[in-house]
Amino acid sequence: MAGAQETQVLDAVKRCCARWGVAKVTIDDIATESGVSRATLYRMFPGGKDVLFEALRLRELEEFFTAMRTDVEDVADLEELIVRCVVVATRELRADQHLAMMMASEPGAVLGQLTVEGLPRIIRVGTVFLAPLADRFLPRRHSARLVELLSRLVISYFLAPSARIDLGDPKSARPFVRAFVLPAFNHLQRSTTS
Amino acid sequence: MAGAQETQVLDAVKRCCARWGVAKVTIDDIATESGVSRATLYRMFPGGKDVLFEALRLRELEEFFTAMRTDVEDVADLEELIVRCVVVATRELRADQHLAMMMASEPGAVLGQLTVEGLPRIIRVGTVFLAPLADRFLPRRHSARLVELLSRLVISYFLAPSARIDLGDPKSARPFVRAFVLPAFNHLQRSTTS
DNA sequence: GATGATGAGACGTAAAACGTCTTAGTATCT
DNA sequence: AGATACTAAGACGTTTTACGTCTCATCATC
Repeated sequence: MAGAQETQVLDAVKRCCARWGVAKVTIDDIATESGVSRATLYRMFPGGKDVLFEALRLRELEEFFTAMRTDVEDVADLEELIVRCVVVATRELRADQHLAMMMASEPGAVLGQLTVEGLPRIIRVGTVFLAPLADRFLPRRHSARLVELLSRLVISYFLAPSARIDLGDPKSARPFVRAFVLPAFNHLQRSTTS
Repeated sequence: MAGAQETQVLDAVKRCCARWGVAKVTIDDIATESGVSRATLYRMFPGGKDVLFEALRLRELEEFFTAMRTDVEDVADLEELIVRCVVVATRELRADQHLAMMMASEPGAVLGQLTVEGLPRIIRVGTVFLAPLADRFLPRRHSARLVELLSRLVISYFLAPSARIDLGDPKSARPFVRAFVLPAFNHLQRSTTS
Protein backbone atom coordinates (compact mmCIF):
# COMPACT_ATOMS: atom_id res chain seq x y z
CA MET A 1 0.00 0.00 0.00
CA ALA A 2 2.56 2.53 1.10
CA GLY A 3 4.53 3.94 -1.80
CA ALA A 4 8.22 3.19 -1.91
CA GLN A 5 8.99 6.85 -1.60
CA GLU A 6 6.77 7.17 1.42
CA THR A 7 8.59 4.31 3.08
CA GLN A 8 11.86 5.96 2.20
CA VAL A 9 10.79 9.22 3.79
CA LEU A 10 9.52 7.61 6.96
CA ASP A 11 12.77 5.68 7.24
CA ALA A 12 14.57 8.98 7.01
CA VAL A 13 12.38 10.47 9.71
CA LYS A 14 13.22 7.56 11.94
CA ARG A 15 16.94 7.82 11.33
CA CYS A 16 16.90 11.57 11.83
CA CYS A 17 15.07 11.49 15.08
CA ALA A 18 17.20 8.59 16.29
CA ARG A 19 20.20 10.79 15.69
CA TRP A 20 18.91 14.14 16.88
CA GLY A 21 15.71 13.57 18.78
CA VAL A 22 12.29 14.71 17.74
CA ALA A 23 12.78 18.23 19.04
CA LYS A 24 15.91 18.85 17.00
CA VAL A 25 14.90 17.50 13.62
CA THR A 26 13.96 19.91 10.89
CA ILE A 27 12.07 19.33 7.69
CA ASP A 28 15.25 20.09 5.80
CA ASP A 29 17.10 17.38 7.70
CA ILE A 30 14.45 14.90 6.69
CA ALA A 31 14.43 16.05 3.09
CA THR A 32 18.20 15.77 2.85
CA GLU A 33 18.33 12.42 4.64
CA SER A 34 15.60 10.90 2.49
CA GLY A 35 16.96 12.32 -0.75
CA VAL A 36 13.65 13.99 -1.48
CA SER A 37 13.01 17.66 -1.98
CA ARG A 38 11.15 19.68 0.59
CA ALA A 39 8.41 20.41 -1.92
CA THR A 40 7.79 16.71 -2.49
CA LEU A 41 7.74 16.17 1.25
CA TYR A 42 4.95 18.67 1.66
CA ARG A 43 3.04 17.11 -1.22
CA MET A 44 3.24 13.68 0.35
CA PHE A 45 2.59 14.80 3.91
CA PRO A 46 0.65 18.05 3.86
CA GLY A 47 0.86 19.49 7.32
CA GLY A 48 4.57 19.27 7.89
CA LYS A 49 6.42 17.77 10.78
CA ASP A 50 3.39 16.88 12.86
CA VAL A 51 1.86 14.84 10.09
CA LEU A 52 5.18 13.19 9.35
CA PHE A 53 5.70 12.04 12.89
CA GLU A 54 2.10 11.02 13.09
CA ALA A 55 2.56 8.83 10.03
CA LEU A 56 5.74 7.35 11.42
CA ARG A 57 4.07 6.57 14.73
CA LEU A 58 1.25 4.86 12.92
CA ARG A 59 3.65 2.77 10.88
CA GLU A 60 5.66 1.78 13.93
CA LEU A 61 2.50 0.90 15.74
CA GLU A 62 1.41 -1.40 12.96
CA GLU A 63 4.84 -2.99 12.85
CA PHE A 64 4.63 -3.48 16.58
CA PHE A 65 1.34 -5.32 16.43
CA THR A 66 2.32 -7.23 13.33
CA ALA A 67 5.39 -8.59 15.08
CA MET A 68 3.24 -9.39 18.08
CA ARG A 69 0.62 -11.21 16.12
CA THR A 70 3.08 -13.61 14.55
CA ASP A 71 4.24 -14.48 18.04
CA VAL A 72 0.82 -15.32 19.40
CA GLU A 73 -1.40 -16.50 16.58
CA ASP A 74 -0.99 -20.19 17.29
CA VAL A 75 -2.25 -20.25 20.86
CA ALA A 76 -4.69 -22.87 22.01
CA ASP A 77 -6.84 -21.09 24.53
CA LEU A 78 -7.75 -17.68 25.82
CA GLU A 79 -5.47 -17.71 28.83
CA GLU A 80 -2.50 -18.60 26.70
CA LEU A 81 -3.37 -15.87 24.23
CA ILE A 82 -3.57 -13.22 26.88
CA VAL A 83 -0.40 -14.25 28.66
CA ARG A 84 1.58 -14.41 25.46
CA CYS A 85 0.27 -11.05 24.29
CA VAL A 86 1.12 -9.38 27.54
CA VAL A 87 4.58 -10.90 27.76
CA VAL A 88 5.51 -10.28 24.14
CA ALA A 89 4.22 -6.73 24.19
CA THR A 90 6.08 -5.92 27.36
CA ARG A 91 9.31 -7.35 26.04
CA GLU A 92 8.91 -5.58 22.74
CA LEU A 93 8.41 -2.29 24.52
CA ARG A 94 11.43 -2.83 26.71
CA ALA A 95 13.62 -3.77 23.77
CA ASP A 96 12.63 -0.78 21.67
CA GLN A 97 15.76 1.34 21.50
CA HIS A 98 14.10 4.09 19.59
CA LEU A 99 11.54 4.40 22.31
CA ALA A 100 14.18 4.33 25.02
CA MET A 101 16.14 7.08 23.38
CA MET A 102 13.15 9.30 23.03
CA MET A 103 12.07 8.52 26.56
CA ALA A 104 15.45 9.73 27.75
CA SER A 105 15.59 12.89 25.70
CA GLU A 106 11.95 13.91 25.59
CA PRO A 107 9.97 12.09 28.25
CA GLY A 108 7.01 14.43 28.06
CA ALA A 109 6.31 13.80 24.42
CA VAL A 110 6.72 10.05 24.76
CA LEU A 111 4.44 9.85 27.76
CA GLY A 112 1.86 11.80 25.83
CA GLN A 113 2.07 9.28 23.00
CA LEU A 114 1.65 6.40 25.43
CA THR A 115 -1.21 7.91 27.39
CA VAL A 116 -3.44 10.89 26.80
CA GLU A 117 -2.76 11.57 23.15
CA GLY A 118 -1.63 8.22 21.87
CA LEU A 119 -3.46 5.58 23.84
CA PRO A 120 -6.71 5.83 21.93
CA ARG A 121 -4.92 5.10 18.69
CA ILE A 122 -2.86 2.35 20.22
CA ILE A 123 -6.05 0.71 21.35
CA ARG A 124 -7.66 1.24 17.98
CA VAL A 125 -4.79 -0.28 16.03
CA GLY A 126 -4.31 -3.00 18.57
CA THR A 127 -7.94 -3.92 18.27
CA VAL A 128 -7.73 -4.17 14.51
CA PHE A 129 -4.72 -6.43 14.70
CA LEU A 130 -5.43 -8.55 17.73
CA ALA A 131 -9.16 -8.74 18.22
CA PRO A 132 -9.47 -11.27 15.38
CA LEU A 133 -7.32 -13.62 17.39
CA ALA A 134 -9.49 -13.23 20.44
CA ASP A 135 -12.58 -13.72 18.32
CA ARG A 136 -11.77 -17.39 18.25
CA PHE A 137 -12.53 -17.50 21.94
CA LEU A 138 -14.79 -14.55 22.60
CA PRO A 139 -17.68 -12.68 21.06
CA ARG A 140 -16.36 -9.75 19.05
CA ARG A 141 -17.63 -7.05 21.39
CA HIS A 142 -15.69 -8.53 24.24
CA SER A 143 -12.55 -9.00 22.17
CA ALA A 144 -12.35 -5.27 21.75
CA ARG A 145 -12.83 -4.71 25.46
CA LEU A 146 -10.09 -7.22 26.18
CA VAL A 147 -7.59 -5.59 23.86
CA GLU A 148 -8.29 -2.25 25.43
CA LEU A 149 -7.82 -3.56 28.92
CA LEU A 150 -4.58 -5.32 28.04
CA SER A 151 -3.21 -2.28 26.26
CA ARG A 152 -3.78 -0.17 29.31
CA LEU A 153 -2.29 -2.72 31.65
CA VAL A 154 0.81 -3.38 29.60
CA ILE A 155 1.53 0.30 29.14
CA SER A 156 0.94 1.07 32.76
CA TYR A 157 3.25 -1.67 33.97
CA PHE A 158 5.80 -0.71 31.36
CA LEU A 159 5.84 2.91 32.43
CA ALA A 160 5.76 2.15 36.13
CA PRO A 161 7.03 -1.36 36.77
CA SER A 162 5.66 -3.09 39.80
CA ALA A 163 7.98 -4.62 42.36
CA ARG A 164 5.56 -7.49 42.69
CA ILE A 165 4.90 -8.64 39.17
CA ASP A 166 6.78 -8.53 35.90
CA LEU A 167 4.60 -8.70 32.81
CA GLY A 168 7.66 -9.56 30.75
CA ASP A 169 7.91 -12.89 32.52
CA PRO A 170 5.28 -15.57 31.84
CA LYS A 171 5.75 -17.04 35.31
CA SER A 172 4.74 -13.72 36.77
CA ALA A 173 2.24 -12.66 34.14
CA ARG A 174 0.17 -15.84 34.18
CA PRO A 175 -1.01 -15.62 37.78
CA PHE A 176 -1.74 -11.97 37.23
CA VAL A 177 -3.82 -12.71 34.17
CA ARG A 178 -5.65 -15.50 35.95
CA ALA A 179 -6.44 -13.25 38.87
CA PHE A 180 -7.36 -9.99 37.24
CA VAL A 181 -8.08 -10.44 33.56
CA LEU A 182 -9.57 -13.83 32.89
CA PRO A 183 -12.36 -13.64 35.47
CA ALA A 184 -13.93 -10.79 33.54
CA PHE A 185 -13.96 -12.75 30.28
CA ASN A 186 -13.80 -16.40 31.11
CA HIS A 187 -17.48 -16.99 31.61
CA LEU A 188 -18.15 -15.52 28.21
CA GLN A 189 -15.88 -17.91 26.38
CA ARG A 190 -17.20 -19.77 23.44
CA SER A 191 -16.95 -23.50 23.42
CA THR A 192 -13.62 -24.37 21.88
CA THR A 193 -14.62 -27.70 20.47
CA SER A 194 -12.83 -27.51 17.16
CA MET B 1 42.74 24.50 38.71
CA ALA B 2 39.43 24.21 36.92
CA GLY B 3 36.49 25.19 39.10
CA ALA B 4 34.05 22.46 39.93
CA GLN B 5 31.34 24.34 38.10
CA GLU B 6 33.48 24.70 35.02
CA THR B 7 34.04 20.96 34.97
CA GLN B 8 30.33 20.45 35.38
CA VAL B 9 29.57 22.69 32.42
CA LEU B 10 32.13 21.08 30.15
CA ASP B 11 30.75 17.67 31.08
CA ALA B 12 27.36 18.93 30.03
CA VAL B 13 28.72 20.20 26.74
CA LYS B 14 30.19 16.79 26.10
CA ARG B 15 26.96 14.97 26.92
CA CYS B 16 24.90 17.36 24.85
CA CYS B 17 27.01 17.08 21.78
CA ALA B 18 27.23 13.34 22.17
CA ARG B 19 23.45 13.31 22.09
CA TRP B 20 22.73 15.88 19.41
CA GLY B 21 25.95 16.63 17.61
CA VAL B 22 27.77 19.91 17.67
CA ALA B 23 25.56 21.49 15.04
CA LYS B 24 22.34 20.93 16.97
CA VAL B 25 23.33 21.95 20.46
CA THR B 26 22.15 25.29 21.77
CA ILE B 27 23.40 27.31 24.70
CA ASP B 28 20.10 26.66 26.42
CA ASP B 29 20.58 22.93 26.06
CA ILE B 30 23.93 23.19 27.75
CA ALA B 31 22.60 25.44 30.48
CA THR B 32 19.75 23.06 31.21
CA GLU B 33 21.94 19.97 31.06
CA SER B 34 24.56 21.42 33.36
CA GLY B 35 22.04 22.85 35.78
CA VAL B 36 23.53 26.29 35.39
CA SER B 37 21.76 29.41 34.22
CA ARG B 38 22.51 30.93 30.87
CA ALA B 39 23.75 34.09 32.55
CA THR B 40 26.33 32.15 34.52
CA LEU B 41 27.39 30.33 31.40
CA TYR B 42 28.18 33.58 29.65
CA ARG B 43 29.97 34.84 32.74
CA MET B 44 32.19 31.78 32.81
CA PHE B 45 32.74 31.48 29.07
CA PRO B 46 32.31 34.87 27.47
CA GLY B 47 32.03 34.29 23.77
CA GLY B 48 29.33 31.66 23.65
CA LYS B 49 29.33 28.33 21.95
CA ASP B 50 32.65 28.72 20.19
CA VAL B 51 34.48 29.42 23.41
CA LEU B 52 32.69 26.57 25.14
CA PHE B 53 33.65 24.02 22.53
CA GLU B 54 37.13 25.45 22.44
CA ALA B 55 37.45 24.93 26.17
CA LEU B 56 36.10 21.42 25.89
CA ARG B 57 38.52 20.56 23.12
CA LEU B 58 41.38 21.84 25.20
CA ARG B 59 40.31 19.77 28.16
CA GLU B 60 39.91 16.65 26.07
CA LEU B 61 43.27 17.25 24.51
CA GLU B 62 44.93 17.48 27.89
CA GLU B 63 43.14 14.35 29.03
CA PHE B 64 44.30 12.64 25.89
CA PHE B 65 47.94 13.45 26.48
CA THR B 66 47.69 12.81 30.20
CA ALA B 67 46.41 9.32 29.55
CA MET B 68 49.15 8.85 27.00
CA ARG B 69 51.91 10.01 29.29
CA THR B 70 51.04 7.53 32.00
CA ASP B 71 51.33 4.80 29.39
CA VAL B 72 54.79 5.76 28.20
CA GLU B 73 56.63 7.46 30.99
CA ASP B 74 58.62 4.42 32.05
CA VAL B 75 60.34 3.66 28.76
CA ALA B 76 64.03 2.90 28.66
CA ASP B 77 65.19 4.39 25.40
CA LEU B 78 64.17 6.73 22.64
CA GLU B 79 62.99 4.11 20.20
CA GLU B 80 60.76 2.58 22.79
CA LEU B 81 59.35 5.97 23.71
CA ILE B 82 58.49 6.83 20.14
CA VAL B 83 56.95 3.47 19.34
CA ARG B 84 54.84 3.46 22.48
CA CYS B 85 53.68 7.02 21.89
CA VAL B 86 52.67 6.32 18.34
CA VAL B 87 50.88 3.09 19.17
CA VAL B 88 49.07 4.42 22.20
CA ALA B 89 48.01 7.62 20.48
CA THR B 90 46.71 5.73 17.48
CA ARG B 91 44.74 3.33 19.62
CA GLU B 92 43.37 6.12 21.74
CA LEU B 93 42.18 7.94 18.65
CA ARG B 94 40.57 4.83 17.23
CA ALA B 95 38.80 4.06 20.49
CA ASP B 96 37.40 7.53 20.96
CA GLN B 97 33.66 7.14 20.49
CA HIS B 98 32.99 10.79 20.83
CA LEU B 99 35.35 11.47 17.99
CA ALA B 100 33.85 8.73 15.87
CA MET B 101 30.36 10.07 16.33
CA MET B 102 31.36 13.55 15.35
CA MET B 103 33.34 12.26 12.43
CA ALA B 104 30.22 10.55 11.18
CA SER B 105 27.85 13.45 11.64
CA GLU B 106 30.09 16.41 10.96
CA PRO B 107 33.22 15.30 9.17
CA GLY B 108 34.15 18.77 8.02
CA ALA B 109 34.39 20.23 11.48
CA VAL B 110 36.31 17.27 12.85
CA LEU B 111 38.82 17.31 10.04
CA GLY B 112 39.35 20.98 10.66
CA GLN B 113 40.10 20.28 14.29
CA LEU B 114 42.59 17.60 13.34
CA THR B 115 44.33 19.57 10.62
CA VAL B 116 44.25 23.21 9.61
CA GLU B 117 42.57 24.74 12.64
CA GLY B 118 43.40 22.31 15.38
CA LEU B 119 46.78 20.81 14.58
CA PRO B 120 48.82 23.73 15.86
CA ARG B 121 47.21 23.47 19.25
CA ILE B 122 47.49 19.72 19.30
CA ILE B 123 51.19 20.09 18.68
CA ARG B 124 51.48 22.79 21.29
CA VAL B 125 49.73 20.80 24.00
CA GLY B 126 51.44 17.62 22.97
CA THR B 127 54.77 19.32 23.27
CA VAL B 128 54.01 20.55 26.76
CA PHE B 129 53.01 17.10 27.89
CA LEU B 130 55.41 14.86 26.05
CA ALA B 131 58.54 16.80 25.33
CA PRO B 132 59.70 16.43 28.95
CA LEU B 133 59.79 12.68 28.40
CA ALA B 134 61.88 13.04 25.29
CA ASP B 135 64.16 15.44 27.09
CA ARG B 136 65.66 12.49 28.85
CA PHE B 137 67.05 11.36 25.53
CA LEU B 138 67.25 14.49 23.42
CA PRO B 139 68.11 18.14 23.68
CA ARG B 140 64.99 20.16 24.29
CA ARG B 141 64.85 21.82 20.89
CA HIS B 142 64.77 18.46 19.22
CA SER B 143 62.16 17.08 21.58
CA ALA B 144 59.73 19.65 20.33
CA ARG B 145 60.52 18.82 16.73
CA LEU B 146 59.99 15.16 17.46
CA VAL B 147 56.61 15.69 19.07
CA GLU B 148 55.48 17.75 16.14
CA LEU B 149 56.60 15.16 13.63
CA LEU B 150 54.90 12.35 15.53
CA SER B 151 51.69 14.31 15.92
CA ARG B 152 51.51 14.85 12.19
CA LEU B 153 52.29 11.25 11.40
CA VAL B 154 49.81 9.77 13.83
CA ILE B 155 47.00 12.02 12.70
CA SER B 156 47.74 11.43 9.07
CA TYR B 157 47.76 7.66 9.43
CA PHE B 158 44.67 7.83 11.61
CA LEU B 159 42.72 9.82 9.05
CA ALA B 160 43.98 7.86 6.09
CA PRO B 161 45.17 4.43 7.20
CA SER B 162 47.87 2.85 5.12
CA ALA B 163 47.48 -0.63 3.73
CA ARG B 164 51.14 -1.24 4.45
CA ILE B 165 51.60 -0.19 8.04
CA ASP B 166 49.40 0.05 11.11
CA LEU B 167 50.59 2.52 13.71
CA GLY B 168 48.28 0.91 16.23
CA ASP B 169 50.38 -2.24 16.15
CA PRO B 170 53.90 -2.18 17.68
CA LYS B 171 55.06 -4.88 15.27
CA SER B 172 54.21 -2.60 12.41
CA ALA B 173 55.04 0.72 14.04
CA ARG B 174 58.54 -0.20 15.19
CA PRO B 175 60.06 -0.80 11.75
CA PHE B 176 58.38 2.35 10.56
CA VAL B 177 59.85 4.37 13.42
CA ARG B 178 63.29 2.85 12.88
CA ALA B 179 63.18 3.66 9.21
CA PHE B 180 61.65 7.11 9.11
CA VAL B 181 61.75 8.75 12.52
CA LEU B 182 64.78 7.61 14.46
CA PRO B 183 67.37 8.39 11.83
CA ALA B 184 66.56 12.07 12.11
CA PHE B 185 67.08 12.08 15.86
CA ASN B 186 69.25 9.16 16.77
CA HIS B 187 72.61 10.78 16.23
CA LEU B 188 71.57 13.58 18.56
CA GLN B 189 70.84 11.28 21.48
CA ARG B 190 72.34 12.01 24.82
CA SER B 191 74.33 9.35 26.53
CA THR B 192 71.89 7.36 28.65
CA THR B 193 74.34 6.32 31.35
CA SER B 194 72.18 6.84 34.38
C1' DG C 1 23.69 44.23 56.92
C1' DA C 2 27.28 44.31 52.97
C1' DT C 3 29.42 41.52 49.29
C1' DG C 4 29.56 38.42 45.57
C1' DA C 5 27.85 34.97 42.92
C1' DT C 6 23.78 32.76 41.03
C1' DG C 7 19.11 31.75 38.81
C1' DA C 8 15.24 33.42 36.38
C1' DG C 9 13.80 35.70 32.80
C1' DA C 10 12.86 40.04 29.75
C1' DC C 11 14.66 42.28 25.71
C1' DG C 12 16.09 43.32 20.84
C1' DT C 13 18.70 41.26 17.24
C1' DA C 14 20.26 37.65 14.29
C1' DA C 15 19.62 33.30 12.43
C1' DA C 16 16.90 29.33 11.20
C1' DA C 17 13.12 26.83 10.03
C1' DC C 18 8.72 27.04 8.16
C1' DG C 19 5.33 26.54 4.35
C1' DT C 20 4.36 28.27 -0.27
C1' DC C 21 5.46 28.96 -4.78
C1' DT C 22 8.08 29.20 -9.16
C1' DT C 23 11.21 27.24 -12.25
C1' DA C 24 13.68 23.99 -14.80
C1' DG C 25 14.79 19.31 -15.70
C1' DT C 26 13.40 14.49 -16.81
C1' DA C 27 11.01 10.64 -17.55
C1' DT C 28 6.64 8.48 -19.82
C1' DC C 29 3.01 8.12 -22.97
C1' DT C 30 0.65 9.60 -27.27
C1' DA D 1 8.00 15.61 -31.59
C1' DG D 2 4.61 17.22 -28.29
C1' DA D 3 1.82 16.73 -24.07
C1' DT D 4 1.69 15.25 -19.41
C1' DA D 5 3.15 14.25 -14.85
C1' DC D 6 6.43 14.27 -11.53
C1' DT D 7 10.56 15.87 -9.40
C1' DA D 8 14.77 18.71 -7.37
C1' DA D 9 16.28 23.06 -6.45
C1' DG D 10 15.76 27.00 -4.46
C1' DA D 11 13.67 31.97 -3.89
C1' DC D 12 10.15 34.25 -0.98
C1' DG D 13 8.05 36.26 3.15
C1' DT D 14 6.64 34.80 7.70
C1' DT D 15 7.18 32.70 11.98
C1' DT D 16 9.89 30.61 15.31
C1' DT D 17 13.99 29.86 17.74
C1' DA D 18 18.48 30.95 19.48
C1' DC D 19 21.63 34.45 20.67
C1' DG D 20 23.97 37.68 23.76
C1' DT D 21 23.05 41.34 27.04
C1' DC D 22 20.85 43.11 30.80
C1' DT D 23 18.19 43.61 35.13
C1' DC D 24 16.62 42.05 39.35
C1' DA D 25 15.52 38.94 43.15
C1' DT D 26 17.63 35.33 45.90
C1' DC D 27 20.88 33.27 48.79
C1' DA D 28 25.13 32.10 50.83
C1' DT D 29 29.35 33.94 53.15
C1' DC D 30 31.52 37.06 55.73
